[in-house]
Amino acid sequence: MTATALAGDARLPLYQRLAETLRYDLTQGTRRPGDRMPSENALAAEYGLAPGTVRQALSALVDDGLLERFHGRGTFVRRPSFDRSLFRFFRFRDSSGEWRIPESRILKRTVEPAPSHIARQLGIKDGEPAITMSRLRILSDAPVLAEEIWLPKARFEAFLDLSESEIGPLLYPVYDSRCGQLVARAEETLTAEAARPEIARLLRVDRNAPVIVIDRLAKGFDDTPLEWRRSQGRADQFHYHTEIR
Amino acid sequence: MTATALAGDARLPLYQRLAETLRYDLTQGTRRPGDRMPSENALAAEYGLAPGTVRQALSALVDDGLLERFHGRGTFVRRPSFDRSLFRFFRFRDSSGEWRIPESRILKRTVEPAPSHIARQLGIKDGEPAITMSRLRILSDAPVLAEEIWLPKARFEAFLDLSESEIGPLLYPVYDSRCGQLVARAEETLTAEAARPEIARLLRVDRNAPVIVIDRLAKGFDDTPLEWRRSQGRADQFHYHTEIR
DNA sequence: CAGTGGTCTAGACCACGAG
DNA sequence: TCGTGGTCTAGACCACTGT
Repeated sequence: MTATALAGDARLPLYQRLAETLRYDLTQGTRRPGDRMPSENALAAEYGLAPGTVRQALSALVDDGLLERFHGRGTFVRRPSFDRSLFRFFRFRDSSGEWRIPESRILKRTVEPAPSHIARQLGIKDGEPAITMSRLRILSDAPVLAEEIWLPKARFEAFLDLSESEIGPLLYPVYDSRCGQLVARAEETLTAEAARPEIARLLRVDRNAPVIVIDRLAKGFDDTPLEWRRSQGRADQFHYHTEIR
Repeated sequence: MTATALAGDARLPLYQRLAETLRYDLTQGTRRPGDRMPSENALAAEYGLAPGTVRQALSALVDDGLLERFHGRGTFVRRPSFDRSLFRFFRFRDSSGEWRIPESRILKRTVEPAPSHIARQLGIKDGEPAITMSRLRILSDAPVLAEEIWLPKARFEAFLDLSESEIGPLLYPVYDSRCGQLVARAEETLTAEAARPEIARLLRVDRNAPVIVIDRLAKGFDDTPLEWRRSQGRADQFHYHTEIR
């Protein structure tokens, strides 16, 4: 109907161009997690497209995990949740069998020049100051994970002012509320190795016992690397399951 | 237009009922991998539906991995491929860096009563006869995987008659051509443990070195369990990578 | 070229959620 | 009851593939 003010290559399908336009709003802060999107009809009118075309664009973003649809309520910007993290394959339950978030004991929190392999991951210069932290995650008095965490100091200055009691077991809400850094997604890498002496002591396993090592790089909506962490847990507590075809 | 002869609950959407009808054809042998499906228009005419509705049904099956669409050519029954297997995260390349299928050396091939944990997986009775096989997978003279395989004897009688030279590194084509058993999908479970003495010897690693253990249960189109296997490889060769949000 | 799937339209009607 | 997304129709036209 009206002239469509859609970004992107005019040779691409309209639904793709609309999807890209909306995706841009999501990766910039224009629309935030939890926001409701305009209705399909409203978007159709705004961009001069048929409702079906708008629907196709929204479906693409839903498939991509950026939006969430609720029949009768609307379409919403999805809050990232890390339900798909590899950690869900650790058999870390309560003694009663319930899933619980392990408590956290901070063993160390300092500022250090970033070693080169960390700096590369965080997209900062070799040796630039970084906040590093060691934590032990504990469930029913049993140590379950040993974590080493690195943050670029420039973005997380405020994190240093927090007292330990202000830092709960979940860090991402703290990054958001205290440092204005919102984690949108992450990449995880899994391997296994023989427990080094310090890790063995922390996890209370034999030296050289097999441990699962999960490295995670967390990123913001604009793809900026925000946090790198390495977590290690007992291999005998870990069973990853998947279906293939 | 015409009376639709669609299976399923009449309260469900038409596209779902069509999808279920077609899925049934696929899980039974009516349509086999590689077959071309009737065109969208042909299906629409056959079932008295609008083309868009048929398209929606096919899309569901494509998303499900049962069909494959090719623009201008048609829609085809997908051949299962195990590209998504966890084994792709082993750094098993040739010395030149190319991906190659490891050779296979069969160490043992016998018939034994199925131990209960295997029988449970294969859906046969505890102690029922099963074919079991040990293989060592080798790449450029280096052992990379140790495998233990179990098959229900009733379905795989013909497998016993084969000479070792007739069994290549890839078993599933042999199961199909020689035993009429077509693998459609599989479930894999991954964990890590310390190498037991025999595995350490086969893989030429230290005793108690960490090894990745992948258990796979392969199933037919009708969901019958066909093969159980446990594969073990060096943990230092394994790096699983995934993205989450 | 004919036949396939891919995009897009402009509606209708239904099912669900919230006020 | 109203507004939302979900299903469905009956086309038109485009883009790709094979002959």
